[in-house]
Amino acid sequence: MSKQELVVLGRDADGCCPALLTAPLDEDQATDLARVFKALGDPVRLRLLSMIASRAGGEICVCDLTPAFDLSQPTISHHLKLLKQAGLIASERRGTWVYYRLLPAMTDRLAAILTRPDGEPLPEPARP
Amino acid sequence: MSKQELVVLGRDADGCCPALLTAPLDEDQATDLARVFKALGDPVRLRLLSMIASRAGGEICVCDLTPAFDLSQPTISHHLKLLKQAGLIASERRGTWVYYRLLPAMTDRLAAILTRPDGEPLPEPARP
DNA sequence: CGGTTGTATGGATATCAGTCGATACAACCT
DNA sequence: AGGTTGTATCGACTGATATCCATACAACCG
Repeated sequence: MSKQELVVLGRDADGCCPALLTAPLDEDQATDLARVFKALGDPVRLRLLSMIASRAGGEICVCDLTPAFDLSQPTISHHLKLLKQAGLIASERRGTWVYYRLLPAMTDRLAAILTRPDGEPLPEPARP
Repeated sequence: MSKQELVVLGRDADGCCPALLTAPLDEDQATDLARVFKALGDPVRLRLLSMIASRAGGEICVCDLTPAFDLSQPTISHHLKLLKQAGLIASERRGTWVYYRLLPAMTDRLAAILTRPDGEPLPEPARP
């Protein structure tokens, strides 16, 4: 184990963000990024994230998440842990309850990574 | 099995795109989206996608991809197939060689899904 | 036509990931 | 303190996934 909880997708040598669509990703960047996308690669976690992010007030109690699924409470807890380890959400205990909230920095980063540079000369499909 | 190759992430009832961050995703949307994110959830596939997308001219020969990894040719072929099934890339055979290119529609869609609506009242992190 | 090279598919295997029940931990409430 | 409720962790099972080798398929070249 011994994973840090929040994978801050490292800025690269030049101090900028990994560039997925414009330059080949190096192995380390790919490994970090894959961890986050993997966390998004499950329908339950996507729905959890969606419920958390769309919640007015910015946070939601686990007690409101768990009954929304046909899954056991430990399973939901496990998925929340993975989202948290991916740096997508954070949690805070208040009394008996635990509240989760979105960490927009990570989704912003992903959105940026998936956005092509404006007016890039991307695929003119080139039918010969 | 019997999956169509290109998962066109369905526009929902109101004719708009799934909204991850602003409204709870329904199960079907979550399943489709998860398929795509899962394809991105592997370092090798991320690097492949990155190499394909960043290639000047918009396409790249498999013969240029395979030697860039310390993996067998069938393994690379397998990963390319998954990216293709996710709707992220397309391929075209020209003579002996097969060329892959990015399908920007899918990455655009993902970027949109991960982008929060402008000026949304999202989490003021609230450090207590 | 047969040989050569590039790419995909099939089968086998080892590892990983999702799920559950049981249980531990945390905070409240008598 | 003891009971109750909410959440997390543990261990086990099972199905999915990454990888390889062997082989099939495709297109070129003699």
